Amino acid sequence: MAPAEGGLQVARVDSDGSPGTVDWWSTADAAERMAEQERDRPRWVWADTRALYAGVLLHSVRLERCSDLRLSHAILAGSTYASVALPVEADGPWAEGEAVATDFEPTLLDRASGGAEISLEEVVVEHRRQQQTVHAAQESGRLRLLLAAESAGALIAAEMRHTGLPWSEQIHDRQLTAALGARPLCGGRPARLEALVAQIREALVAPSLNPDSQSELLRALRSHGVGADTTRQWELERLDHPVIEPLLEYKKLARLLSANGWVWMSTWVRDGRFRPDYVPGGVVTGRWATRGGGALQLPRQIRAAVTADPGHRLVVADAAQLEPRILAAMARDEQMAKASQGHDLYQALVDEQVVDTRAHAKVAMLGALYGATSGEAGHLMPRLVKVYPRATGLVEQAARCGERGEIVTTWLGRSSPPPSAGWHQVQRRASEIDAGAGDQRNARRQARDWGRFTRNFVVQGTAAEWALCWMAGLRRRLRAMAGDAVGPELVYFLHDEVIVHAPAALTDQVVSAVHEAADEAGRLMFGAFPVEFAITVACVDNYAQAK
DNA sequence: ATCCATAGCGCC
DNA sequence: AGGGCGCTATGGAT
Repeated sequence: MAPAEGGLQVARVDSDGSPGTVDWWSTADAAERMAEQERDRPRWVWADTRALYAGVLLHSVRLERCSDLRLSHAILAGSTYASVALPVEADGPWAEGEAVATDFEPTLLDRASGGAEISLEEVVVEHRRQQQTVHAAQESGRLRLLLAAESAGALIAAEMRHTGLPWSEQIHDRQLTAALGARPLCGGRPARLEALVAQIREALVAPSLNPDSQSELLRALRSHGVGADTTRQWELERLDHPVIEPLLEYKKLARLLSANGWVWMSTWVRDGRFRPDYVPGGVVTGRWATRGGGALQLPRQIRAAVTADPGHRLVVADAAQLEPRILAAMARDEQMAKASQGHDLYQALVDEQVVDTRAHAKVAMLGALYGATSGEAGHLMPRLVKVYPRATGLVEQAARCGERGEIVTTWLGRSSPPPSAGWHQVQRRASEIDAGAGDQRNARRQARDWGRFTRNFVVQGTAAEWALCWMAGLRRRLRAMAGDAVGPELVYFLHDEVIVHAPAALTDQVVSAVHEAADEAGRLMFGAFPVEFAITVACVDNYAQAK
């Protein structure tokens, strides 16, 4: 049956696994039917949660579970766990970056194109194909968990956008005014910025200098003998000249104005809610991205604007030192797992006399995860290797794989992209008989760069999987808490941190749920291995009060 | 007018 | 000479 204009193509799989198919002719109709059928706890199967769920949410219908075929396809097409891989498609409905047609008005920023119409038949066929791929895969249990978590994440992303992050325009405006001066009426710079520009121009004797232009600024700095090679903050900080102080202040404030000033506020905040466009799986490692609004880069400066509604609190929870804990679990490193059995893994390294200070512990651990070879981190590495051979061995091995151009895979089965054709070409060139020293240097550098990427990929990617499991478990608990009333709601997610907006009376329950969900995520992914995932929780009225 | 690369800085 | 991003402004190219 051909899809009608605007039809919502969605299949239904019942909890006993038996497939049923349905066909509805409008989102309004579909939302109503789906709401009725939720009591059977089906898993809804559709092409693209991002494109389709928003329309359902507009009818105040929330769904418990789904299978997002686009996100699942992307994982399965790349996964080394799937021995019979799905084809990687350059175009067609399941290709990377393809948008699915929506039948509702996007609230902000229009989609560039209408996107592809996908028929119900295509949805059913693709779902069956994915099921078979998972069934035939090694580690099918892990893959199944990953696809479920990824799809739950897609539901959460759409729900968070629908709900929005509580945002006080008044507080935001007050902060901007305090930092920058009053909002200028028709563009132009606020008073405080204008004053700084005057100071900078005077100090450099450049009456018409525009400090927003790097090249202009650099020329002025040079011709005035300030001795700067770049206009980077950390370079300027080292110089001694009267212009430095106002210049650094200007750059800081100009950044605030352009990235999160009044224009940003009027673009992204409506009716006291900030609604960013989350993109689950938007990063190669599986982390989320955002499109517009910069929701994952909310500067600390303005976090006070995130405020709970009257009678509500924000439960801000973050996973403490998530990546080292993930590494310990992946590597089955008993010794490092021991360090995880407390709230502060870095301090545990000091207590175990692995390193002498907490700062060193942090530098060393991040160095291991990112592949530092020199400086303080490089210096501390032998210590870490000696005490934690399994954990450090795992990231080393991932790095070596990358250097050889091989693919690495996260714990649950998301695989790294292969290096580009250009990368391979550079490596081939270096092994040719007439290769010069430059060719070899270049090849080694690129190999090491890719090794650092794959080294970090396995840990960052697995941490992203843990975070999805954590959120999915938290979401389930929050739904149970709500009953029929408006309950606590997930309103923000940032890699290893969530914010729940909760009625004040329920905050204790939410805090418990956050901890329970973290334990559950650890068990789901790593079974009984004794690694702990410590959570830091703050119940606050505004985001700035946390941490 | 529109696209693209780069610098710079925000977050984890 | 540490991984992953998004966003803005700039400036050159088309």
